[in-house]
Amino acid sequence: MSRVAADASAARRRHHAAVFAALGDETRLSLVSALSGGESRSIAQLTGGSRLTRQAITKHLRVLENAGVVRSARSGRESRYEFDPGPVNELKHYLTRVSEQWDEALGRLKTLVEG
Amino acid sequence: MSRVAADASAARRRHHAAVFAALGDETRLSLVSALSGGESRSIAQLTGGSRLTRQAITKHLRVLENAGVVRSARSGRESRYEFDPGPVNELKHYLTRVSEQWDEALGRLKTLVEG
DNA sequence: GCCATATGCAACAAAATGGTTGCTAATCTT
DNA sequence: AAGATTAGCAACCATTTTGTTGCATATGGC
Repeated sequence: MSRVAADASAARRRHHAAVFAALGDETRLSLVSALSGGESRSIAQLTGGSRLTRQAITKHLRVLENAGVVRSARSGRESRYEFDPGPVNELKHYLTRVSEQWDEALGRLKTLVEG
Repeated sequence: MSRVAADASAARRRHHAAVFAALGDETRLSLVSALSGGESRSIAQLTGGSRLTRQAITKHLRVLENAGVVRSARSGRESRYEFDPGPVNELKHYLTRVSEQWDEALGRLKTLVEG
C-alpha cells in the first residue's frame, strides 16, 4: 500500500473516531435525537428539559458541531442548530463494512469446516 | 410513556453511548479492524505494529471488552481476544433509525412545500 | 530446574472532559 | 430607553482518560 493511501486511511480512521467519540455521550445522543426530527432548535430550547446548565449544553453542541454531526447558524439573538446526516451515514457504512468483514470470515470458517 | 419504558430507553441510550465511546478512539478502531477479520489474537500480537506499550493496548482492549465489542479468553499463557459483532450491529441499527427519522422529516417538509 | 515469553497489577503523571459560576454583549419587546 | 431574553467568553474545579514504568506471576520449552 502506498504512503498516501496509508495516510488517507489513517485520516479517515481519525475522522471516524472523532464522530464516534462525539456520539459517545448520553447527553449528546439526546441532542442528536432532538435534532434528527428535522427542525432546527435554539440552545435555550435544547437546554429545556435537561438538568444541565445552558453552558454545559453549549459545550456538548460544540463537540457535535466539530464532528460535523450538527451545524449552527445565528438567527437574530439566537443560535439555531440543525442535524447533518452526513457523518452519521458515514459511520453506518463503516459499521456495515466491519460487519461484512466479520461475515466473510465466518463464511471462510464454514467452508473450511465443511470442506 | 410509562416510567419503566422511559427507564428502559434511557438505559438503552446509556448503553449505546458506551459503545460509541468505546469506538471513539483511533487506537481502538485499529484493534477492532485487526479483530474483525475473524481470527482471535493475543495481546502481544495486537501490540505489534503499534507505538504504544503493551499495557496501553491492554487498557484499550479492556475498554472494548467492557462495551461488549470484544471478548477475551485465557489460553495457556496468553489472553486471546476476539470480535463480537453484536454491539456493532446494534449501533448500525440505531444509526439507521436516526437516518430514517431524518428522511421522514425531509419527506414531510417536501410535502409541505409542494402541497 | 531454568529461562524466556505473556500477562496482570499498582502507582503515578499529564491531559482531556464535563460541568459550574460570573460577567459581558447583542437583540427583541414594549 | 428600559427590561428581558439569548448567547458567548473565561476561569475554575473535579473526574476520567490515556499512557508510562516497575514489579510480580504464570506458563511453555529446553
